[in-house]
Amino acid sequence: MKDIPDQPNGDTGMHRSVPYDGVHQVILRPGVSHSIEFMPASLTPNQQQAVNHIDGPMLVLAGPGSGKTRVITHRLANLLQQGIPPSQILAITFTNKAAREMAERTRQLVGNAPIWIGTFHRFCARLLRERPETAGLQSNYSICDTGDQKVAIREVLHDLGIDAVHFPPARILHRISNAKNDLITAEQFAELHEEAIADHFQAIVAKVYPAYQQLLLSANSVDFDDLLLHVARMLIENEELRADLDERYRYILVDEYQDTNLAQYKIVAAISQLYPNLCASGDPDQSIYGWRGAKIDNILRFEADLPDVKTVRLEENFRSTKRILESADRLIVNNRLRKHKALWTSNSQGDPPELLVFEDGKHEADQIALLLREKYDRGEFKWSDCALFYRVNSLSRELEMALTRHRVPHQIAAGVAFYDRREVKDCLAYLRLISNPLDRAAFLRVINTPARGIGKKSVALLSNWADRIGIGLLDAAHRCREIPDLSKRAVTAISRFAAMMNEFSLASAGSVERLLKLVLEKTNYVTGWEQSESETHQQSLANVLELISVAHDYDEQHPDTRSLEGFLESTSLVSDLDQLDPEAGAVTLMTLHAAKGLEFPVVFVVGVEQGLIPHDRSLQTNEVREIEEERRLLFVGMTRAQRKLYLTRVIERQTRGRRLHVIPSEFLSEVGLPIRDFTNSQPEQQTSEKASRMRNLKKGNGPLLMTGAALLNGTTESARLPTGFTVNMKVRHPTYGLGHVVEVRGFARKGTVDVQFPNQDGVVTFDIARSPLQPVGLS
DNA sequence: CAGGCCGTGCTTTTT
DNA sequence: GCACGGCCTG
Repeated sequence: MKDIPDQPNGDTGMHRSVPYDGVHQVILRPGVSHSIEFMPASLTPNQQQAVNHIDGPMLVLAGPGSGKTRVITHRLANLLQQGIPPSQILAITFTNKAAREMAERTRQLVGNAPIWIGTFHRFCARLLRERPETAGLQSNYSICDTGDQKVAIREVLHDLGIDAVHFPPARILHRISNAKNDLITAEQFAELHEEAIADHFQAIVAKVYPAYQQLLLSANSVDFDDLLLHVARMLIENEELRADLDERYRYILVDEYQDTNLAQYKIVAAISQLYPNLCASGDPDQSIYGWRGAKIDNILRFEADLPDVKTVRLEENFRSTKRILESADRLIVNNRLRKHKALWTSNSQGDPPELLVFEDGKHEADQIALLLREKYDRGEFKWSDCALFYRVNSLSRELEMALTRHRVPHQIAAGVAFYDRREVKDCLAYLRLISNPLDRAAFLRVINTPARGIGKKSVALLSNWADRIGIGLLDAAHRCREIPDLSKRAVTAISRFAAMMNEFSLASAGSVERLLKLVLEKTNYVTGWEQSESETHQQSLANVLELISVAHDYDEQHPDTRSLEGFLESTSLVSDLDQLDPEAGAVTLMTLHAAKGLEFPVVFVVGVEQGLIPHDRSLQTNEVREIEEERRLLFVGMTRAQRKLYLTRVIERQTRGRRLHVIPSEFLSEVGLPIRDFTNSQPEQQTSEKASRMRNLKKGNGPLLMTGAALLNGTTESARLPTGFTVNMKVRHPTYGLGHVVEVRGFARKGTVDVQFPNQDGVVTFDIARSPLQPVGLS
């Protein structure tokens, strides 16, 4: 068992995720436990009941902040202590992050044990590697990302003579995804909807889905949903395999059970028949993935599904103040399709949550940043205590810019993720093609990247020919001399490419890192970037170097079992969330969906407006179920807060270039919060001050040099960087004498410094603006 | 044939 | 306000 070395993160500002292969052997940042300061040392009677339960099905209905993870990990520890072999335990989560946390916290309790803890997708990917032939695959199959999926759909549309403008690939994919999650195969779908007269779009999908599936299969590839679909089908159709796994995993735990879809439900059901020791934990009130096929019914009917279910309710909240919890409860009780839950806490009353109202998105972002800056300068919290949530990613941009202006350190889950970067995808495509020569998407990506004179036309000729003969694209490239109409130049270029690909193999390179370096070298992929002054080239280069280091990490963690497939799997099944570091010393920005499972002392839910929460899309369907999911989403956001909760909305919001008058979210009246108005009701003086502040920003006095204090004062003169003091700087004070700076907080006139004097106990804190402190010596 | 430029169209949430 | 697709040019 090996530990991942603690990686310095973020030096380059690049995103980065450490590959994680789901086995309980990974230790990331030991000692990081999410603030459990409210949590008593011992378990409550209810928690203890859940922990002690061993055999038979159990449902743990866990409200927000009720110590669910703690219960689960203690239970895992208990199972081991009762002598159950770790190999018989299977723990499934939805996110890598949850898996990692569960693994880490279990490890803290019982040390390393080879329990398999991982996501549904990873579990299925692994099973599929073991038994690929049952799904018509080879074990070196590739996992397509959404980009590859769209390319594949486009190709299918082209082949079928369907216009991609009227039938957007994204929408088609969404339908296909829904079908797969409902375990409807391409053949079944075609049969069901071929003649869908009422729904023309559905009829098109009925043509596209089978062709798309055929294309994937011929490329020895799967998409995300296939991982589940293939496994579910093989468990249903192959009794021997089912019985085998049923025998193997006798104690199964599924976290966030309210988010399981039909495929996941069937998978779990299939392997928990002989030994129905299935523990499902979750919270129906936090079911927020209905749009992607999750069936809240799965958890609601759990008790009816299995015999003699023991149900444990965890309703005591250890996370939030009374006022926060009450506000969230006032919201969620409006859901009618719901099991009643009585949330309570013995935490303190706390401050009332507030609704902040701003003029527009720009003011909203600016004021939030300012507010954070002020509170931080007053020492009210650490940056990492604070999180901003929003319904749609597009709201993050304005916030991010404002935070940058006010020098508030922040990290974002989303935006352009590391594995979505073009250069990273290119590199991975080379590795994919090496691993799986049939990989169509990878071939098309790299055949002319970097440019080697193989144009669209040549590629089209090659791909048509390959399809006609029935071979993969790389095979066709090897035999390109046989392709009619292909120009001499193209034949030369393609042959060279094919020959080059032949030279790459993990076996001869020895490690993934060396293989990747070899590819970069032979393809001249980064040539020119090193010398380039251009910012984008430098970024691209940094990303490629980062990927090399990811490969290096993978090699180190898998000295004996390393495989290209393993590496590629670990890179394709990660998400942006995985890169977030709770201890980064930065404000965290993310979507409400991404916020589930986390907690922060200070939370802002931004843009609580009709059309955002609830989102337009659910408003248009006008279905109770949809609106209730939106309500749960806000509920999730609100219940992340420990001490301070702010909801915000604006008067006018700019979307897609259009300024639109905003209607407050219908949920706001349900929550009923005190309002703090940042619009015109402000004193005249402040309004004009605000205007002058904006002018200063516009003058281009280098907003980057503006400090929170400078903005507050409406001046730029104090923007002269932070405080003039730095840590370790030698200083002199008239009374205390010589000392050195231990810490600097805040900026300019708002700043304070802590100074240590040799002849003084502890440190002395000074207001920079007022103290006679003088720097000494060189600086 | 490739690369750059310009115009259009689109934007929920994620493994 | 962005990304992508299509068009035009070198």
